[in-house]
Amino acid sequence: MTSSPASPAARPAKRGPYAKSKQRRESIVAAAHEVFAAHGYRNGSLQDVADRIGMSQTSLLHYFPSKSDLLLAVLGRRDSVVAGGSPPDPEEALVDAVVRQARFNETVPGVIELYTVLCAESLTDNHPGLEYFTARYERLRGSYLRAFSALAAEGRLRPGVDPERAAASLIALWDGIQTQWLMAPEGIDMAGCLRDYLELLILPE
Amino acid sequence: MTSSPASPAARPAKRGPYAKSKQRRESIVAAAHEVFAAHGYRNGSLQDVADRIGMSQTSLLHYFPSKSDLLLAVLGRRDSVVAGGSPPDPEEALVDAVVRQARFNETVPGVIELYTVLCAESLTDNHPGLEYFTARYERLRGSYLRAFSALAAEGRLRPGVDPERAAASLIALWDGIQTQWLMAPEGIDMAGCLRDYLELLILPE
DNA sequence: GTCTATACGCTGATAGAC
DNA sequence: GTCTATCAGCGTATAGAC
Repeated sequence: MTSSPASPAARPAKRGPYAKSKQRRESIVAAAHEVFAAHGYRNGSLQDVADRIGMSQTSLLHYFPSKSDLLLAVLGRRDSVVAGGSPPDPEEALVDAVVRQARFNETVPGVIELYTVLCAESLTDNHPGLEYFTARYERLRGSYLRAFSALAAEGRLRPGVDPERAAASLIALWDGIQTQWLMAPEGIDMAGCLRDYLELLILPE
Repeated sequence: MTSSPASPAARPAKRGPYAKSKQRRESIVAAAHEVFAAHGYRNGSLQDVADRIGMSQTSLLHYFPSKSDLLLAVLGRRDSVVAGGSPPDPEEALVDAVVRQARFNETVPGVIELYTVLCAESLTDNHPGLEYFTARYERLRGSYLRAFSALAAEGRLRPGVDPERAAASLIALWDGIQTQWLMAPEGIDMAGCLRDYLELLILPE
């Protein structure tokens, strides 16, 4: 790993060039996001990424030593995925939070496409994205498990509902409805389906 | 195209060679199924398919003029996907039929992987499988819409449930839970999640 | 029908000049 | 940091001998 950037003495030039390099990296990641979403990881080419930002393919490899490194960088920037940039409100009702996020996602179809395409592709071969997606699912299931457990403690979960299976099912429904929405955006009501499901699970206060 | 095999006079050898050719085609499709499930369509190679049945890649193209033709042949054989070979029973309860199919699917993970991987991949580029999957979703949604509508007519659908969204949601949940199951077969109860969902929707008789 | 040979393009990655 | 040049490999598909 690199040394701490907060080392007290001897900074060469105010880290002036680093800022430019950082912008460069971000534009590469943004272009790679588009390419991987449109063509997948394996079929997306570094040349295509480089062309989009007017850079040679070899220069691109100066910033990311290999194609898989670039993929992990694309998957790692989860900032733009969170709805509206507004901070997560722990008091917001689960239904409202999910519906709000689903509505926001409709405005960034490229993000939905990226995750839908790469998640399934990561099941093939020894795909460099598999670890990311398995970890992501585990984390998400844990997160919703806690939310459902809290509701159950308040007696607000419909009797007979298993919080563990409900957590996996909510994520599954969300993923699956995104796939159908990508194929027929007009005919599928993503937020409606998610709201319906959660209102079946959760009893009114 | 070839001339009609039912031409009255002068059949050379009782259509002997055709049977062998049919077997050959089936073994190719079976091998392609494995390859596309394991590597995806774009990353799966004809050479890999040919190697699995001890055939040259060019001979393979004698049976299927192009790679996309082979893909459509793989997607087209839907026989082995239906549970147990038992005929569909129109009187069987929806819950039972879904659970039974889900349980059967666990025994053929290669089929699940094929459809999960190729469905998402078909969202990229101008993938030759897109038409197949969009048509499949439309057909499935129509099928479950009819089932839910019939239940609603009997007053057995929970009040407030929309049959249209429920149909899309059931398929979405099924797809999504298969993805999670492929990543963590031990931790995910596919049939249980589907049963839970349908028992929330459908009132006991 | 099956093969060898091959055309032709694109891939990710490396070496080294500037 | 950015480039040109290049490598070594694999992809589908075609041509033509047998």
